[in-house]
Amino acid sequence: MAAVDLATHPGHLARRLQQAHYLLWNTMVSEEITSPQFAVLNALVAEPGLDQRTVGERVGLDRSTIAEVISRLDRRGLLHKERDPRDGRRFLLRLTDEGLRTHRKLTVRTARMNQVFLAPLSAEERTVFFDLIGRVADAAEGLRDPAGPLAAQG
Amino acid sequence: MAAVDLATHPGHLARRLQQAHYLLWNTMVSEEITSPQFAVLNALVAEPGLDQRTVGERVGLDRSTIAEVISRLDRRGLLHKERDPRDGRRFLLRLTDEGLRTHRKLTVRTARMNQVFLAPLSAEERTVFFDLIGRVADAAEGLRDPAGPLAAQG
DNA sequence: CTGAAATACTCAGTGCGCTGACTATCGGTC
DNA sequence: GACCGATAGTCAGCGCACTGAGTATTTCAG
Repeated sequence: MAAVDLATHPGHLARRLQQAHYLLWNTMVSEEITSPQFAVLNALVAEPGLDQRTVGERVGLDRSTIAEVISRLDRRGLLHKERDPRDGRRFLLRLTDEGLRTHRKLTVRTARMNQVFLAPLSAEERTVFFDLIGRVADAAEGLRDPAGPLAAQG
Repeated sequence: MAAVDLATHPGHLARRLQQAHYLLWNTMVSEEITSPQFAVLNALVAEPGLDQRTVGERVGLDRSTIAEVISRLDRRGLLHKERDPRDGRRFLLRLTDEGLRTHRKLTVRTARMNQVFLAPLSAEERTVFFDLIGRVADAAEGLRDPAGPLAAQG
């Protein structure tokens, strides 16, 4: 009976939340374009001509993952990559017309899905929900690398 | 400028939260055993002899995913599968001594990690955090299948 | 007792997400 | 102007997570 209650484990809650969202997205928004792919489209609507690394930074994905997501969007013809003439290492990314149309369409559906997803919460609770999750995520993202935390063993 | 603010998109927040947790887990808890794997160990500490499907239900994983997680734990010698003599379709799962030891060790580290992860929140805020996320996840998990939601297109 | 539905599990395919090792380019120093 | 470190991107490998299709076993209707 040394078992623990997972309902007080933020990691487990986060995973369940993300999973539930994934399923709802699939039924209410798109079976083709995923939520991370939409995040990338959105970043490029806000700032056309970003390079891969910076897009990854904006949406919170590492270099490998962002490369795969972008290559899928590229294959679907939603964006195109172009070598930066001023820095041969970079690719500059821009949405195609099709990419812009897709973003517009999904923006509408996403708003609708969020209403359903957040239905259990009152307006005030939603604000708190965003605030609390945002603070925890921000803090944890700022925790990267500092001197081997596995040090304090037990 | 039709771009959207992802900080008010629960799916995006959930993904960031989960990612940040994943990284912290890796540094503070274990590089070998993942958070979902720990959830499975925990479920089997609470209820030894469960079958795969039920474990999946307890921790919120589908049949395919739970099968992979369990086969990894099996390969590591943390649990063993045994055909249910009363129902040849099922495998009954039990932790090995090694599995029990691992669960005990990780329970301690996980508690420590959760303190760090939740550090930005006060005690009251943590309660609210668990409550809000739990309610949204519960509700969304209860939304499965009901008559094709993609129907209401826009 | 036999055939059909239900159930537990497996397998192939796709996508997200990370690390570590590698290549190519750039930028600065000597 | 040649090296050296930093940076952008690729690739292989592992793990989580889902769907859809397929196998084996059980259960229930007749």
